[in-house]
Amino acid sequence: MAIDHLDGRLIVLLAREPRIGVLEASRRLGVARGTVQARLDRLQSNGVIRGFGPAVDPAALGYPVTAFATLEIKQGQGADVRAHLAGVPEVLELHTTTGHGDMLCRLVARSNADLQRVIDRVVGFDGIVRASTAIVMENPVPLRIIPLVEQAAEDND
Amino acid sequence: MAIDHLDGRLIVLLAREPRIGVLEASRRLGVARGTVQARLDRLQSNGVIRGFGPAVDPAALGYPVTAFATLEIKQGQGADVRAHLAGVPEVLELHTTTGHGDMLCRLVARSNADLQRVIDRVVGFDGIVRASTAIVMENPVPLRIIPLVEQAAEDND
DNA sequence: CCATCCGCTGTACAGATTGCCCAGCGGATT
DNA sequence: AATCCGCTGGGCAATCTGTACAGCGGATGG
Repeated sequence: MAIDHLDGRLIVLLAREPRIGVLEASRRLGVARGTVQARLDRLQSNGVIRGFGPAVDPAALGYPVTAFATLEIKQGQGADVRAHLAGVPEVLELHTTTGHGDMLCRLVARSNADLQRVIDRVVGFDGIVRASTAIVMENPVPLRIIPLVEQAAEDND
Repeated sequence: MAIDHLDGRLIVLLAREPRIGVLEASRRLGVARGTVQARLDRLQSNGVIRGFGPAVDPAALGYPVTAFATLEIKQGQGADVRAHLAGVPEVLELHTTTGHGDMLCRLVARSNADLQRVIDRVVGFDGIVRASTAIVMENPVPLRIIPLVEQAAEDND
C-alpha cells in the first residue's frame, strides 16, 4: 500500500515521459527490467496506479469554460440527483460534501453563454433546491499528483 | 481542433484499455495502422490528448481524505498566494474563480485530523483572509471525460 | 548460528510491436 | 481535368515484451 523511494521515482518518471516502456524505464532508474515490471504490476494491483488513460483537454475539444457548482439537495433526493448529473456529459466530476452545499460538481461548457445552458440542464431537476456557480478564470495549479507522490515516497524511505 | 467520430472512438478505446498499442487499436477500430498513428499524432499535437500519465489514486498513497477549500484573498496578493499553494504537496489543484471566494483548491489529507494540519498550512499565509472548507464524503462521479468526448465526436459527424 | 524466504540482478529466447517508408486509390477541392 | 489529402495495405529492420531461470544478499525466524 505504501510506496518506497523506487516506486516514487518510477511514478514520477512515468508521469514525465509516459511513452517510455518498461525497458527504457529500467535503464533510467538503474535497475533490472524485471524489477520495474514487478513494481509496476504491484502498483497497479495495489490500486496506486489506476491506469494510463489519455489525458484529454476539454478546452481542445471545444469546451474552454470550466465552472464549479455547489448544489443544495432536497432531503432524500440524493440518489436521483446523482443519476441525473451522471447523465450530463458536461458534468466532469461530482462530489457529495459537508458544509454549506450538499454537492459540488465540475462543469465545462463551450462558452459563457453555453454555460447557462449547462447550468439550466444541471439544476433543471426536481430535487435540486439551489445552486451557486463559480466560473474558473485561471488554473494556476492544474491537477497534479507528483509532489504528493514524492512526499509519500520520502515518508517511507 | 474538433474531433471526428473515429477520433472519438480511438480516445474512448484508449481510455478503456490503455495498455493496447497502435497495432491492436487499429484492429479494434477496423482501420489501417498508419491511420491510427496519424490520428494519435494529430490528437497529441492538437493538445486534445495531453499525455498518458499514470492515474495515481491519492487514497492508495495514504491520503484518503479529499476536501475543497474556498479562499478569500487580500487584494493584490494573488501571485504570492498562488506560489504558496503551489508549494504545498497536498494541494492537488488550484483555480481562481468568480463568485464568493477568489480561489478554489482541492486538498487531500491522511485523515480528518491531518486535514486540520493541511488547512493550517494552506491558510497560514498572509494574504489569505478567509477559508471555508467542504470535506468530500462520496464521489458519485469520478473525474471523467468519455461522455464529453462522445458528445464532441457526434457533434462533428 | 543456520535455514528459509523474498526481492533484485543478469541473461536468454521467441514472438509481437514499433517507427518508417512507399505506391495506389477514391473523394473533395479548385 | 488536375491536384490535394487521408486511408489502405504491404514491407523492413530494430526494438520491446512476456516469460523463464539461476545466482546473490539481506531480513526473518527458529
